[in-house]
Amino acid sequence: MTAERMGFAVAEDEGVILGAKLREAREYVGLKQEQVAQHMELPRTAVSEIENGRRGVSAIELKKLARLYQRPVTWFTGEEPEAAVPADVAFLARTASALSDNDRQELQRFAEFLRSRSKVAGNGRS
Amino acid sequence: MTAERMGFAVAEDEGVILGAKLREAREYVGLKQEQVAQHMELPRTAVSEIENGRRGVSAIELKKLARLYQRPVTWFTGEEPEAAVPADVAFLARTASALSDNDRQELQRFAEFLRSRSKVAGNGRS
DNA sequence: TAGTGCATGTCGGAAATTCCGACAAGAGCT
DNA sequence: AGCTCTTGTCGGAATTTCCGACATGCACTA
Repeated sequence: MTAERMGFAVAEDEGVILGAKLREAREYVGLKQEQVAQHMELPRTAVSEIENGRRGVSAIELKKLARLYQRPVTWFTGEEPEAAVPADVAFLARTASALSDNDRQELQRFAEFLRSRSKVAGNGRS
Repeated sequence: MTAERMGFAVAEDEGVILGAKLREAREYVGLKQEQVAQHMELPRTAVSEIENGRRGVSAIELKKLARLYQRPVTWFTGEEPEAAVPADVAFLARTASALSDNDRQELQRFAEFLRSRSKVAGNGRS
């Protein structure tokens, strides 16, 4: 869960929030960590660590937990209606999806050209 | 991604299916693995491995990818309306969620009572 | 056809995460 | 106090992920 990779804390460790929601949902349906662990075929300590944000949750695990807790997956992820995606990528994505395959390739190349131009020389990883 | 832990193959590696959906969504918006990798702050090879089901996807990563690809998270998870959970757990969960807090506590205690009664002395697990 | 560029797949060892039993803390009950 | 149950935490083994280097495949073009 490195938690160091996210430069300056995305908001508050997302994992902690997710874990808290998972705990809330579990307690609401009145299940014990041990029962959940058994259902998920995980060690109980993993459930504890997940709920405290010390262990990540895979997408598949979340799906399974959502069913067990009888909540839509989005209750845990917080379905964001639209994007707060870095402008360049959002633009490229939206625009590209509306074009033909050829035009998309074209635009794609051009966007890359612009991007490489505006960045410092360096190498990978802007 | 052990894939061995799931005794007899859940249906077909769920990760493969999820990876395929992620690839489809990515290609639809016309992004390259490299761009996704950059946006996600991941090595590009990770994106490749994810789409081929050789690497898992964390819940948080999925949420982020869903935004990037402009799809609801459930498009990838396939929101299942209800569960096929072990009878005892399903019953407890469904029943409990329909009751008031007090009644739920009550039921919980009673369920535990029944369980402890039907178990062999020790403290085992059903 | 050979050659070039680009997107994606794969390998291998280092780094990070997860597993899982053992032990501990805290609450509730007798 | 003592007992039981639930959850938290520690530590080393097992597994997964990272990430560069290299391989493959396709499209284009001379």
